[in-house]
Amino acid sequence: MAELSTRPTKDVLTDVLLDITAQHGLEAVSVRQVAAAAGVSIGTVQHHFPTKDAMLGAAFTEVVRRIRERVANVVLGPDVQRNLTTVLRELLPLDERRATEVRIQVAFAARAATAPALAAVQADILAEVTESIARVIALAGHGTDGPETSRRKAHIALAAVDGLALHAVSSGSWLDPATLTDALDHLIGMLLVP
Amino acid sequence: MAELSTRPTKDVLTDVLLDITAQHGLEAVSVRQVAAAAGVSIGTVQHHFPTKDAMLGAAFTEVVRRIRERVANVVLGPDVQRNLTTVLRELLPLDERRATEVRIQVAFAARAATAPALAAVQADILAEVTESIARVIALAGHGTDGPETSRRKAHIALAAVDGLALHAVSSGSWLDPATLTDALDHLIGMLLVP
DNA sequence: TATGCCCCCATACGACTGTATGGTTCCCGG
DNA sequence: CCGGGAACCATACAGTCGTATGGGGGCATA
Repeated sequence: MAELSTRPTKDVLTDVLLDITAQHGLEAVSVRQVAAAAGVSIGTVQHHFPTKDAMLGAAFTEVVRRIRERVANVVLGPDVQRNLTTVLRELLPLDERRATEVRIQVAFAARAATAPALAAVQADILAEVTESIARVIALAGHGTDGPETSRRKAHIALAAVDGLALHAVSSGSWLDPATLTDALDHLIGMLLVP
Repeated sequence: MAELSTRPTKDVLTDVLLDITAQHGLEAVSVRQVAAAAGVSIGTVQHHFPTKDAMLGAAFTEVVRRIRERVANVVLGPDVQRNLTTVLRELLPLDERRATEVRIQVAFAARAATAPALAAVQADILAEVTESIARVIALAGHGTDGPETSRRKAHIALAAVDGLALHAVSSGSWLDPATLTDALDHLIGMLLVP
């Protein structure tokens, strides 16, 4: 008989936590809310995560995993310039799926500003993504950029994309997808001149 | 006798609220905390702000006022390119004072992502600051940019600066002031071609 | 069959939350 | 002089918070 594969409760819990975060913010996350939304008891949540901070830490780790996955899963084609567009577009809230991810990232980034434990994780993922983008830029540029120039450009590129994403989700729909892609195109144009 | 000019309690309360936000995040703000830090009773806070949401709204208005003031107070000199640097440097966490402001802004921006009332205010201030930067860019550019090009560049510039600021405060001290100013210099260099 | 671990549940405790209520003091216009 | 509002305080209420405690099935291994 076809086995109905039930996902591990622990994974369900972090998914539910991230859902609540995307919809109502990290301040709306409580043990009871997570338990209720996951359809389990409070005790079950406590069994998998001994404390709330541990639960948030695990959720942030999952967020980092998703970012890593999204950046890594971009298939690099022969058109090196288009690769840069593809990678950076993945980080913008161009549809509801990506908007949800951005809302989650923003929530954790804001909390990291006053929570050293989360800040360390944030620093790691930022460094890693910056390095990935730097590699794409090094290929997309005409090979004239040194590695330090590529990294500088990657810093700017990631900051600009994250800034656009932050502006978009924090201002309602002031920045529509069309404006975002337009801005991204011009950003890339600026990045690819030596 | 020299009058010890006591500031209005209402202003003290929003200042205290912003202090708490900068140090421990918006999630640490409670009516009791604000009252205690301001040295007044709970009832006094309620007298000036009938509800907590009203208090947060007033605080966000004060944040917006500060941003507006900081951008407007930049003295524009004859060196048009340097003006752009001056304005954008004011938005980066280059010292503790500006880092505090950035932490506050980030906290409210994140909350605005799931609070429509705050999102509207955020959209307003973003539009206004973008317009200000666009004017500076229009002057700093060699006059060859049309107004729509200036606004596009302003979008990118503000996003990049806010993104850098977000990365800096959310990752501990991964981005030091030297790296930030270096990135800003190169960003401006990129902005001022064509 | 018995032991022990894993997963899940129900409940309780103390602390903290936002808000409501009523009182006191002070000053200012009638 | 006196009514009234503004500013401030103390306390209380109902609800939610995170966490601790103890128990109950299921399943593998001894």
